[in-house]
Amino acid sequence: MNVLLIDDDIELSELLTEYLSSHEFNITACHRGDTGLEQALAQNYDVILLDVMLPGLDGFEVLKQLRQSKLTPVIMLTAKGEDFDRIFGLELGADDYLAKPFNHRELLARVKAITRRIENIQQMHSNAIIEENGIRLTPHTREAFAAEQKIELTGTEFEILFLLLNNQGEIVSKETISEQVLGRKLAAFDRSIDMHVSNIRKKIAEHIEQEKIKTVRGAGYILLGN
Amino acid sequence: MNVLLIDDDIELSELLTEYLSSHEFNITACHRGDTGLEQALAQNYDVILLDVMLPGLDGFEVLKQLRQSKLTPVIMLTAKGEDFDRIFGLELGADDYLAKPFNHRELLARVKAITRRIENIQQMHSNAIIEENGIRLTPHTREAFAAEQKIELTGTEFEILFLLLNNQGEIVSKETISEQVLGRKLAAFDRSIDMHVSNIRKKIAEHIEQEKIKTVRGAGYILLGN
DNA sequence: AAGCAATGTAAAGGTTGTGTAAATTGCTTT
DNA sequence: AAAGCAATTTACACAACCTTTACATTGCTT
Repeated sequence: MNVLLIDDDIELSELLTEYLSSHEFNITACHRGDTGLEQALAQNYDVILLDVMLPGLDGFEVLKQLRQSKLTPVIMLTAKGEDFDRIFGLELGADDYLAKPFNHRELLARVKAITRRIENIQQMHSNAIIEENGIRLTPHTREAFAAEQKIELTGTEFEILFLLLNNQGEIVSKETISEQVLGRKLAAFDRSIDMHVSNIRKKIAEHIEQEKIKTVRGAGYILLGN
Repeated sequence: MNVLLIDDDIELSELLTEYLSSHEFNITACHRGDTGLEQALAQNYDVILLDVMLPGLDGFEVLKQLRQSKLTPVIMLTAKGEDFDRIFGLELGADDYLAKPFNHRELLARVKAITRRIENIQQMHSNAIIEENGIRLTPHTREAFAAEQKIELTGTEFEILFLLLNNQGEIVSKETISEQVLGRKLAAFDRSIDMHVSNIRKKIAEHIEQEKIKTVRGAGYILLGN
């Protein structure tokens, strides 16, 4: 996975490069906004880490110009949790933000969340057929079958079932589902995942008696094997 | 396990360093609030021991700033058990506090409690299978088996049994269970652990004749081997 | 043997998480 | 603009769970 880091703090850049490199990421570092943008446009990076305060071009400007031609995921590194920065960045199309000073592990977690999402999406566009105990999904045509009977799922429903199927026999937390499928953090009192699961269950139940998606209270959902 | 000690009393620091070092901890000592905070941010410590009265930055300020980016567990060392200090520190996100002058062993116990908690959480998220004499637990699916028969445990019951299993053959006190599983100190007349154990026993007994969890009066519970 | 503290456990109480119908929002299509 | 559909929020019921209460029992001490 290739990561582009655009930050004028050279010391921090070195630390991050070392840290992320030791976790199977390839890092390229730029220390100016203008050269960073150039680099971002020239290569296809998997994730871009973008500081807000930058010489040359500021981070928001870099993001704006980048978004005119590329959808590369961007994590904004904002100085001192100013909410204004956060909102502004997200509206411009940032995928996540992180307030300085931040925890290295926290950054790694965010980067991983995004790369996992990318892998998921890539798999969605492959033409593999995923099948487990009566449920079959064909990602490239977005068709779903329960016990050989076709069921009509909406996009989100399909992706959630896909995620559960890919982690069959493992508990998948609502936090994970929200981040991977809906692309946002799970907020308190957000019930939309519950609704989607409820709807998926209803559709599966039309053809299969036995409950396939089990809820693990306080932990998440799990697609049962067998 | 790496411990950062921030305390301006140099003599005390030396004593503690020596004492904790002899118990498999790596100690780094700082004698000022500002340098301590720097150190805390630069490295990932497992536990931080933080005095309140400090030159440079006071302990509360250090904690506050640390919490903006890191969740490293902190034990506050307050001079003269002032209750105000205690509450204030805990609200800022301290994990525990200890009033000076304190007993070395008491400190060691607190530090160990916290490091054990960290290890426990890490293990809970691994997909190791824990098995001892007829009891099997798989943390990632949260499934429990007694004599190959599945038993349905609630989240708390699972965690308690997990803790006992990980300390098989050793007495685990109710204080420990309360702190590790329920995340709070055991209060007087709190019977909820007794209830949980009672319920676990009932569920195990459905499949295994012999009693697995023995109570050691006045000391705690112990999971019997063989 | 009496007395006391610790423990076992059924039942009640209170809290939190989940299921789901229905209303609302937001977006796309016509 | 209207219609249509998916996603989300709202609202309420319900279930699961944790804790407390109350009383019974056990085991230790005197």
